[in-house]
Amino acid sequence: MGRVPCCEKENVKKGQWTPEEDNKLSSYIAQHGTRNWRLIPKNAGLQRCGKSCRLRWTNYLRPDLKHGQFSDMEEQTIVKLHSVVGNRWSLIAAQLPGRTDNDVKNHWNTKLKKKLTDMGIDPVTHKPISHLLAEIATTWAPPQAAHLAEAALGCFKDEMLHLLTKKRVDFQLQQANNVPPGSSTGTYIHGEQNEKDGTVENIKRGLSRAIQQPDLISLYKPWSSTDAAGTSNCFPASTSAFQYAPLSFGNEGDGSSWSQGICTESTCTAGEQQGPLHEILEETEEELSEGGKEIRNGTSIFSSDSVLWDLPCDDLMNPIV
DNA sequence: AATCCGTGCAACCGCCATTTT
DNA sequence: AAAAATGGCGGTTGCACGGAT
Repeated sequence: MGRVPCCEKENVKKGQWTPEEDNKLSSYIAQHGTRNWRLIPKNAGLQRCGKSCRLRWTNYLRPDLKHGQFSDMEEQTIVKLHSVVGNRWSLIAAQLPGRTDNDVKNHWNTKLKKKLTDMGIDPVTHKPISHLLAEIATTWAPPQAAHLAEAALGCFKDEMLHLLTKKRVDFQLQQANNVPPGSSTGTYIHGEQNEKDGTVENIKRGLSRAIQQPDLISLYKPWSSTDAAGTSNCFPASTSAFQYAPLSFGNEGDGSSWSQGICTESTCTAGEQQGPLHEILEETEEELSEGGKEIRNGTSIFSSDSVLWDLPCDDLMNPIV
């Protein structure tokens, strides 16, 4: 047989915690510690589930927590680590003293994701959205590419339209605009369209055109060069195509250091170029290996068995869903 | 003044690995 | 060894609040 239940489900209170409950929990933990969450609510006189008490304590009541705004430095750290470890919030939070995984997760979902998207960077892959579209064009055969592109455009439509209407994209493929809609691919239906729809159509036409002209495509895949060893690098150290990277997408008027190099250094550079990401991760490696912290599958990503920095760039990026 | 809408955040839910009986 | 609870984690929800209409 197993153990006794953690709490009586019927008598458990849910919802917002009152100051009195907070006081009871805090004072009990101050005296007895957090050894057994099952007993804490009972002994502290709380009609709460032990799990609820644990969450309240770890996410809000703990005295070492910061409750203020996230600093630029903290935001940069989150973005950089997220580009490597993805949504492992506890791992990221462990590098931000006083912040909880819930804090980091909320901040990411409410602020940072939007911030990156506004900069033209896909918050999942940390690649420029424009690169993703080109990647679709180079990776998939035209029918699938067209569908994927449409899906991608669906995901980022609002942001794309915002960017495209605010700042003209220097598509060489805009030449394709001279081609009457639908005539080159026969795929897209046209008709009465407002300005936004026209923009989308232009993107679609450009993409279809790119698919049909492999020479052009290579221009739009600057992040995946392959070195002599066959290792795929995100960006060559210098390339004319690099200007296609989101330098032109940066937040206008946003002079904060945050907006600089989010993609160009941190998330799109690896291999030969060791940018700030590697510095911060080297520090992280030490801390994590000292603390013996492990990720969920039980394997420390920073352990000597798995040398993160030796991974090719594509392995550093979160895979495209 | 009332309503709507977007944002931020606390809390809950469900899953999984580990621990305990 | 098996069953069940615990603890930890990420995803999601719901509410409070403030600004816009």
